[in-house]
Amino acid sequence: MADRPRSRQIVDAARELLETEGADALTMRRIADRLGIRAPSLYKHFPDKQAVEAELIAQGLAEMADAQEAAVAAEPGQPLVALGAAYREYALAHPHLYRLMTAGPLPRHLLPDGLEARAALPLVKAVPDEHRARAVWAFAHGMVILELDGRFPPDADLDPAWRVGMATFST
Amino acid sequence: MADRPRSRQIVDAARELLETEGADALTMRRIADRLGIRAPSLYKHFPDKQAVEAELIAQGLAEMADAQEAAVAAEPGQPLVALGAAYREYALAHPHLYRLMTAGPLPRHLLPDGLEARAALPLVKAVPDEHRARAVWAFAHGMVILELDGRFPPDADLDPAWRVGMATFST
DNA sequence: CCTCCTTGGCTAACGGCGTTAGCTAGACAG
DNA sequence: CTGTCTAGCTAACGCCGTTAGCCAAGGAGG
Repeated sequence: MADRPRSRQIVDAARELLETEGADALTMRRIADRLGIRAPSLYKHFPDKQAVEAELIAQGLAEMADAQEAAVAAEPGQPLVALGAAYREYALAHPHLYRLMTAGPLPRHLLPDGLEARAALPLVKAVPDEHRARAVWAFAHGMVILELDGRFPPDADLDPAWRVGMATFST
Repeated sequence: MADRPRSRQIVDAARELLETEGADALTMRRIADRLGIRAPSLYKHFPDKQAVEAELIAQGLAEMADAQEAAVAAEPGQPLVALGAAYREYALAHPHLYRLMTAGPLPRHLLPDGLEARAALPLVKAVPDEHRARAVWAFAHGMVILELDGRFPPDADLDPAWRVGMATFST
């Protein structure tokens, strides 16, 4: 079901809407509009909206995994710093998708097997201790989501905060 | 408007709904039901739903500030550890309110002046360097929100991750 | 005492949401 | 030619936040 051509078009339309107009625009009716059809017709291809969102989340996780793998490959000396920079860069480039990927519980049963693990792998390899790896992940996610949500003071320069955090965890 | 008795009842009903049934239950109609009135009547007391939510956010921030201040007062030797524990404890005790407080942009224009600063003050005092303070905040928020959203493996013991993170930032 | 205005309810309704039921035109297989 | 499946459609349901407009009760001023 998920890789039939029409289904791909639906996911593409959904992604375009999400990335350009944000989560509020990600509506079954708006998706259908983009394809010149009516909202109920979407249910011939996906059981519900959550299934469409799950495809977007899967795309995001895969792209995030790619970015992380590329980052460690490019800078093997400082894997943590490279990972952090790549993580932040992807999130800022796709803020709405990043929020969709990370806000609320993951619909794990709708995601390809092993995808979540693949996205986590670069960090797990760079930080073998699992507790430390979780701490680093929490730091990176916290930095990104607070930045995306405008929680830091508007004039705050976040580069030093990233540097301090990454340096702290690197020792 | 915000401290008239009827307005207080509305906010109390909203909080009860949010804490016991989650964000989906926080509905103008459900709030009104609790008070035995109809939803449109709520608009005689608040201009819109966001204003009610802002009151809840203000409550949460104030309570969080109280908890943090009490934590450093009780354990002045290890302020960071005390702050982290109090932060996590409050978030886990009020998961839906914590999400409301921290998800998406803050409606700053609807919050009492200085409240946001007061909530941040204990951490700022414990960690004088602003960049480091932001990094610690990001870590704590990341840990909490990932835990609330079930993003860590279900059997993960998060105490060690907190310890590692807090110890790392304490040095 | 009567009148007027404010307060805080009400019903009806609008446009949006996700979703379901039920219909149908067309393609394609036997 | 007939039957079946695909993928569209309209109509509708029950939610949502919100607005318009009406009205009863009560207090203030003459």
